[in-house]
Amino acid sequence: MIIKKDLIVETSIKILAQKGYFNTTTKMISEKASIAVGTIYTYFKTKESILDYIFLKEYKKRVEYLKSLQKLTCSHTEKFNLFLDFHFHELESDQDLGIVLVQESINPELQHLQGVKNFAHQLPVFFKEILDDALQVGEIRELNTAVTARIIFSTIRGTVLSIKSSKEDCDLESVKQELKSFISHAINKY
Amino acid sequence: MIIKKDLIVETSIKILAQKGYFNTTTKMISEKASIAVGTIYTYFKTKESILDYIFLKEYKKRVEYLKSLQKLTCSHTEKFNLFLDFHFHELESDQDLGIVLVQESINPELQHLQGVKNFAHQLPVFFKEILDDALQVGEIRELNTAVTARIIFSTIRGTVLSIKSSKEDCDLESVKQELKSFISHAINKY
Amino acid sequence: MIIKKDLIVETSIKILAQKGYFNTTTKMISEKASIAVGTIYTYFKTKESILDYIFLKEYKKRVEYLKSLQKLTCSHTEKFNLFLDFHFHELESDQDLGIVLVQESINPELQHLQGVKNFAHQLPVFFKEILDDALQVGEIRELNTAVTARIIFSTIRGTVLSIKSSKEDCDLESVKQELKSFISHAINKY
Amino acid sequence: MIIKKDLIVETSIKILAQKGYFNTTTKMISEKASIAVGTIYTYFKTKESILDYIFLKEYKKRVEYLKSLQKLTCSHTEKFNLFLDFHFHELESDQDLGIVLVQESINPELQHLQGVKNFAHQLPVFFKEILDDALQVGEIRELNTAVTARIIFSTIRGTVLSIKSSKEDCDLESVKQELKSFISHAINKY
DNA sequence: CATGAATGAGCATTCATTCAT
DNA sequence: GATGAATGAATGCTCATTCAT
Repeated sequence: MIIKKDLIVETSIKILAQKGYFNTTTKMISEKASIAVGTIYTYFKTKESILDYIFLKEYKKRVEYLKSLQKLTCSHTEKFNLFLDFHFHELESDQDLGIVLVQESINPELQHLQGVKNFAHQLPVFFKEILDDALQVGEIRELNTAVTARIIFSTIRGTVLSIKSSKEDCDLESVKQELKSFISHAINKY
Repeated sequence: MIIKKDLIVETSIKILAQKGYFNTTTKMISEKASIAVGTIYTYFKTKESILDYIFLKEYKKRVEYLKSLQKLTCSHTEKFNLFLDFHFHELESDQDLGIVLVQESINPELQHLQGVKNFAHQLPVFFKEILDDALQVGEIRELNTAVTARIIFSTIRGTVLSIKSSKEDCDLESVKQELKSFISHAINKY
Repeated sequence: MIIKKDLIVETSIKILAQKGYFNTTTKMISEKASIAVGTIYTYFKTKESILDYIFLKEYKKRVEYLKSLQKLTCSHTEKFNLFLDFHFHELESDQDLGIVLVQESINPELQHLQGVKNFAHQLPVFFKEILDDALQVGEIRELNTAVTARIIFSTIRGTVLSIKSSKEDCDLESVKQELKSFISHAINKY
Repeated sequence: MIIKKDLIVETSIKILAQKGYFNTTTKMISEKASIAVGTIYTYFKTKESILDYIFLKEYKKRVEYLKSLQKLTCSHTEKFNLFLDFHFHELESDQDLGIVLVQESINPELQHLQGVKNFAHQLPVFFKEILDDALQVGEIRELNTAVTARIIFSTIRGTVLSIKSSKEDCDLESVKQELKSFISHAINKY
């Protein structure tokens, strides 16, 4: 069954979100997925490659969405709002996944993974490109698009984490509205 | 010598910034510090407690500064700018420390440490309090102060990391200016 | 197809010669043979039994040849030369096989295999019998035939290996001549 | 204690002789030596390096002895006899060691170890040099010294193994005499 | 106080073998 | 017969912590 690879990935995400990469063992994954340890290695070369696969998959999803956004003719603010909606929707459908993406993209010893590299360094480049377009048309205030893109990416990343760690206030919708408002105020012209 | 404890802490910070907590071994620390592994355990009960000590120390520093800010009678914008200056100054004097604080405060398996808890959850509460004051006086736009405080904290946290990971654009000063501008636009009234 | 069993054996020999028994996996064999791992187990009960089969087959070949030699009425020197010719001919037609026979017959954890036992312990007994005949007729000098038989067998075995490991000097023919000369000098009367 | 490294080596030799390298586990060594697995790694970087150490040590011993032989002014026959005496004396004092040296020097997946390389390929070069000297003075018959050196080395190597595997006939002294006689007949002039 | 050898539970990974298809 | 996914015991190696010196 091709389903087994997905089972491993989904189980891994659950544990990774709770324990972090270096505290997640292959034994934990196999036990939670009710498979043998060896089975993991039928689908993945190493433990690292599970993470790489997760990042690569999510990166592609976002790239495609961002690219589809670029084709739209709406304003940059709208684009950002759309992306935030997309991003938060992903989170809502799989909160653990969001945590893993944020948590492990920061891990210094995982920076060599292609998926992590793409997710952490390539996505902000796409952000920058939207900002560049917006700036040229005068939709946003004068700002360093490269730095601001990274700031926005970091803001989203950090906010995801803060949602996770705060036990109360987990009203995702309000956090999302607040974040969207925060970012649009930050980049818009007065 | 009391100096030895500091030697351990400073050496740990250097390695932690590069490797992350779970890839930093006590042997690495002892070797880089040119001491015996056992000596670490003269000053710290466990490896975790080194990190706890680091977070606790930095938490206190920030709490004191934030408290001193509260006593000031300047505007909230001014207060944030002052705090950002303080924060970035800390970064400039010890970049590795900043990375450690950001990196490890995210680690799920380190959330039980008192220092980490304080740093990651208590600091945003102080942010919130400044925002509450500002909101009451009408200095900032209507916003959910609790959520916004966490967003700001996350933004700073994430930006510190993005500085680290970007090889180019490491012009700290411009990033700082951009971030300050970003935040003040985000919370100010139009 | 009966051919499939041979395919497995021949592929195994190639890999065994390069990697040695304990570094050869059934997966390597199946991949190189372009069959499924399971297919190996259709023809062989265990991985070990492949090796046993190889040794048994080669043992039988040599036994038959040695027996045919015993029926000849030529001198012992001639018999040995004939055997060396036979042995080296086998080597030339399948160098890898020769390496496997020598390499694995030495492995302590494979001594329980019937094929290995025969090859490593029974063949020298046949050597001894030729020597006994030769000694009785006075064709060779006074010597302990049992020990000498094992020495000769070891010499051939060792030389095969030294051919393999030496990159230069791989002139099989000259090594063969040198070895034949070496042995005949060693056992002949002055 | 420096003695502990020796304990590990000697225990390893005992097990290696019985099981062969790839069937010897670090657990076996630690248990037989009554130490923890970790202790092995205090003295050796890897399991392989234990073997490398053994070979390197024995190589050096033999090189020194062979070099001391070169300084002697006795005949080549005498030199070989002396070396055989030396070699067999080593065997008598530690039979397992002899088995390990012979067994593992043949293993294809251990050929990258410096100690193994030296032992298996450098020692024959020293043999050749003695033969070259002997040939020049006319003490031995015309022969290819390089090939013959390897043959002699292989003969000794193989004979050591045959001693091990034969349960009866383990009269070391007679095997030694037979081997010395065998080799001297093989290389001497008529 | 300082040392660093010793510990052993725990880890990622391998691989001969099985068996449902 | 042929397949190859699934298995899980076993492996080499790591590392936080202890403690005799």
